[in-house]
Amino acid sequence: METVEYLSVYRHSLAHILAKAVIEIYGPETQYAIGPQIEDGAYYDFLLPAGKSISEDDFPAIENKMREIIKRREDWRREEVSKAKALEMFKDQKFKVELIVDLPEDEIITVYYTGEDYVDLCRGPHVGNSQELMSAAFKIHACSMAYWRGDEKRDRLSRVYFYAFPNKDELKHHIQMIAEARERDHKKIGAKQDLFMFHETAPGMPYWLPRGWVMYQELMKYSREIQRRHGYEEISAPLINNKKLWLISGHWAHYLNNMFIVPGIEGQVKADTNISNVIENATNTEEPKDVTLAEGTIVYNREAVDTMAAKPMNCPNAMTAYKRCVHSYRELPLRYSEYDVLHRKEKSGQMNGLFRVQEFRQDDDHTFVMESQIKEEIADIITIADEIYSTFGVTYRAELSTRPDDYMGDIEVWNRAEAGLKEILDEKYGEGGYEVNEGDGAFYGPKIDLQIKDALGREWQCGTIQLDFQLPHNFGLTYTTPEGTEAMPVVIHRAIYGSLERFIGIIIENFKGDFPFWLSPYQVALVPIRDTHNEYAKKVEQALTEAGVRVEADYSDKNMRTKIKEFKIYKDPYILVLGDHEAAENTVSLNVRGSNKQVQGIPLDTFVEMCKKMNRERGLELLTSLED
RNA sequence: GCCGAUGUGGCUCAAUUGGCAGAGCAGCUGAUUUGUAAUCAGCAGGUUAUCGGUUCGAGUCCGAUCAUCGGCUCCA
Repeated sequence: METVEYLSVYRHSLAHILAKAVIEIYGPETQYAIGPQIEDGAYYDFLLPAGKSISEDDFPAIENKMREIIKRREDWRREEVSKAKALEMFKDQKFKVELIVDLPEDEIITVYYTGEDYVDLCRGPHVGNSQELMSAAFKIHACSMAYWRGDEKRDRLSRVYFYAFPNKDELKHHIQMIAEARERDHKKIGAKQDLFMFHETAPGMPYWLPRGWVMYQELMKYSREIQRRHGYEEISAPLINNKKLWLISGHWAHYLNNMFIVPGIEGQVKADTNISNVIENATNTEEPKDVTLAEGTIVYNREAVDTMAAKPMNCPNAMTAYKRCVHSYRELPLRYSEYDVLHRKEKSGQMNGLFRVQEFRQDDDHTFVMESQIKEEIADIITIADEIYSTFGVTYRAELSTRPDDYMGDIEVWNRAEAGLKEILDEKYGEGGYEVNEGDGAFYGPKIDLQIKDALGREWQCGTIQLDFQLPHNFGLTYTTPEGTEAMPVVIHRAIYGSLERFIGIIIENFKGDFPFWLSPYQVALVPIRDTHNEYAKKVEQALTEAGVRVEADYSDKNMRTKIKEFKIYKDPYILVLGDHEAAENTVSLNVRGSNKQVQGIPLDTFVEMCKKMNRERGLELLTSLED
């Protein structure tokens, strides 16, 4: 505990040193904002003087300046000041002024001097003298842009990140860990194991290659099995719909910038035409310009009645399917699951391998329930989530987002729904075992998000459970109550994997490409030692294939060492070496992934049973005998 | 979209201050018939992401575009 606090004190102090260094290098006009510590160090946000920027090449100079400042062995002086005094002290620092203004009138404000020429608004605590930082190991490792207070309409700041540890060894160790995590990058493993690829003609839209597509389908198969047990029915709906649908759902008004539009053809230009005040992209920042349309140019109009749009979400079509006929309360909950392809246009710079794509599938579902059924239904969904996540050995964090200011619908319904959700979450994770983001819900209903970490510790939203009071209203959905009156169902949107793409990215990193047997693209690889063993290998291949095992074999005249090496790259769980002994005794010898020892002489029948067992149970471990 | 960075055969990487684009692996052909992570030889493969500029000369310098990566914001 003590070391943690110590670490926190000097990471925080180093952030001040960083700010002082940046100001000395970039000039006193530099505006310094905030510099909190983070998991492996700290960062500080700056608004640099006009025309100046920080790039990687500048890191050494800043680090050197920091060391130089530390060597001055300056005293750190804490001072308590009034709000008025603080405002006067920081009158040239607009971010500090804003922070001070937001503080309560009677708050005791503390400032810290580092030497007499640098002072920062800060609660502390800090070191007493810079000398205490001499043994600290730190390294500036990144610089990026950040918005002041996370608001994209406000100032764009330069954020400088550094790692900081008590000594060189720990810093070195940390840098090594980061390097190792980068080796787990799903983009690297995906290329190495031939799972998926991208092409510049379709940014953010994965090509699934044979090996990766097997995994994709296994995930869907697993999801379908579970959902069938829980009373889900699967539908499939159009990928593009006329804009009429998106007008009803509200997407045309609220989501258009994220949609791929398939416009109707308005007509052709009859002669060269000049048009002024044209905005080509739907960004608010772009200046209108003059354009010349050549004769024959085909003109599209996104407002035309025949304009279509690729679906970014499945919900509107699920509503449409529900609406086709009248429904009785006896049918509810009615669960329509769907795995259709979705398209969402992202701002450039947003894409990231499989984690953030423009084309993907969700293990999506829309469940129509009576209000009284919400709690039980959500509990069932969380049960499914637990079952699925535990199969992959991943842990997750739950987050509840509640009613925002611009909510729609009946506040009583909101309150009851939120109370119900909290009750379930308390039961499931214990009080405080989940995070609550007050006011962060969608305008149409509260939601629960399930977050999973990647190799670098970044969290990604995978599972999501959202209540929706709005879409049923927009689409005029009803069911007939026991009393014979009409009532409106509540819709629960939910996904457990989230997107199949993102989830596969996550598990590639979590498994480092060593997938459990049931999920492996090829589960068994066959290496006949000489061509005289090909015949026996084919018999083994047939036995395994008939048992539903995915087998690949190398019948070429390469030597066995080469064959083994090539299968090792693909991380096949078992490589079977087949030679005279095996053929004579009707056995197989296993080269088990992740283990150097060979398992010799397993009867072929036994091995087939082992494979069937692993496929049936979807276990995480590779068996080396039937007794395991 | 914004800040910073990257882009050389399928892959991993070379190419002095601007001076003839190279290698290993993979591929193909042939030889080798091998008991647990690289058998030997030969052949082929690039308009250096794209477009434009500076220059006698550009992979290298400048500009734009595209794609990708680390962040911010947003999200599955």
